[in-house]
Amino acid sequence: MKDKINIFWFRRDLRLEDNVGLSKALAQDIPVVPIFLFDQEILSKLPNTKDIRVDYIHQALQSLQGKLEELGSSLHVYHGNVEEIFELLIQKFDVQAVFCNRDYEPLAIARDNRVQKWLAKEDVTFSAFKDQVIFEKGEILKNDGTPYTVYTPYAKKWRAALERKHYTAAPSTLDGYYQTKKKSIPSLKTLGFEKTVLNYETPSLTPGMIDDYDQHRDFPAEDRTTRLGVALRFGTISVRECVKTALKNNDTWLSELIWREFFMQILFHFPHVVDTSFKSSYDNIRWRNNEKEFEKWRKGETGYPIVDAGMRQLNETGFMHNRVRMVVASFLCKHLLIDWRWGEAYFAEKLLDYELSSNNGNWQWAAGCGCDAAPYFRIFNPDAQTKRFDKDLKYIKRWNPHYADRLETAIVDHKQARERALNTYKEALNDARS
DNA sequence: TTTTGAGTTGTTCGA
DNA sequence: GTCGAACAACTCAAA
Repeated sequence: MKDKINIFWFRRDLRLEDNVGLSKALAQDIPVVPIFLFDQEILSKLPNTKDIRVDYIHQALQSLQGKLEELGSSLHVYHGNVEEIFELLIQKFDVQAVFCNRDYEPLAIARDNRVQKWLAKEDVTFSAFKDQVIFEKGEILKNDGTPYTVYTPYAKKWRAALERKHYTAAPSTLDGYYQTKKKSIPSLKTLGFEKTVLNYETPSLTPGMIDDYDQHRDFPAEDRTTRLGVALRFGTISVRECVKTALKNNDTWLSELIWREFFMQILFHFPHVVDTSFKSSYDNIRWRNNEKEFEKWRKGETGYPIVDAGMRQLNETGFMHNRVRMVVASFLCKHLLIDWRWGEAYFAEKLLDYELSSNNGNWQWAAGCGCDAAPYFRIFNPDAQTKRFDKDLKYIKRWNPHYADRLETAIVDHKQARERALNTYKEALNDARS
């Protein structure tokens, strides 16, 4: 006789507290088996066997496992093909329903549609809930019912909607879990990966952390951005908790959380942005795409100290300060005239906090081809940015101590590169018009 | 339908 | 050193 159970499928919501889908599952009268699946289809696409994100997830799962063990339950972690794993679960248990939280990326939507259909054949219901955002796809729309493509009016509507909405954290229930002894989690090695430099501490909101966010966030040496991107990416923190704190303590940080949802809904409504410009006229830009220069950019050998420091921080740690991300992105697209997709792909490979919607939206912003993007003539001057935001060269010296040796061999001259970018963009837009 | 105002993060130039 | 305008024109959102 198989045990009658419901499944909660963890994906990018790796926490027991304030988790909408999980709390819905636990509110049923059927014991909940929490699962996590390492989808081989996704893992096999990762370029390196040392991957900080896989390591992060792996460590977050161990933390979850500890908490579930205290509740007399266990996380069930599987590795392989998604449908085959569900088949296995159905053989083992009398599965009634699968609960999870909605994911809005194109590939995740396709996967969930596939799984839902497959489960339906087995008479298993599939219920997905809104958890990772305050407002999703169709909730913030223009008065004519179409999606926003400009941030400011979107943010205005978002804020107005928040005032009307009385939301609370999802209840954290301690019982309702399927009782069993602890199951083991496949090792990184089994998954085909190696341990990385990542030292897992789940980033959290600490008292006072965002009080002066707007005063400090632009100075990379201070390192006073929240670094919560990774926690929001994998759901080790709840966005509702973040918004609550932002409302109370810092409006600028709230607007950053709104940017996150803005780009998520852009990706949902305009999935073509994944590989083409939001504004199609910018697809006419004749990128130079010089491989050697791209390599120098990646390695942090452009001769522009702030750019090189940023790339070195990224390469060594999987993180780059936000202000510097803008500088290196502008430099790649405008100074080197290298396709923004190349830069986007490199960030996607390296960033621990990589989020498709934000990465894509912000790269298109830097290249000038995105929705509500920087005008193309806005070309960051790396030296001016240094004077404004790293006056004492503290950040530069931290990540690029030998910067002075390379000043003579800068990859391009700023003034010339600026002129070249202006002309190239102008041509592309003229071509688009005629 | 038409009109109006506005649009993340900047830089350069000349007064 | 400081300040405002130019950079370019277009599209979006809302009245």
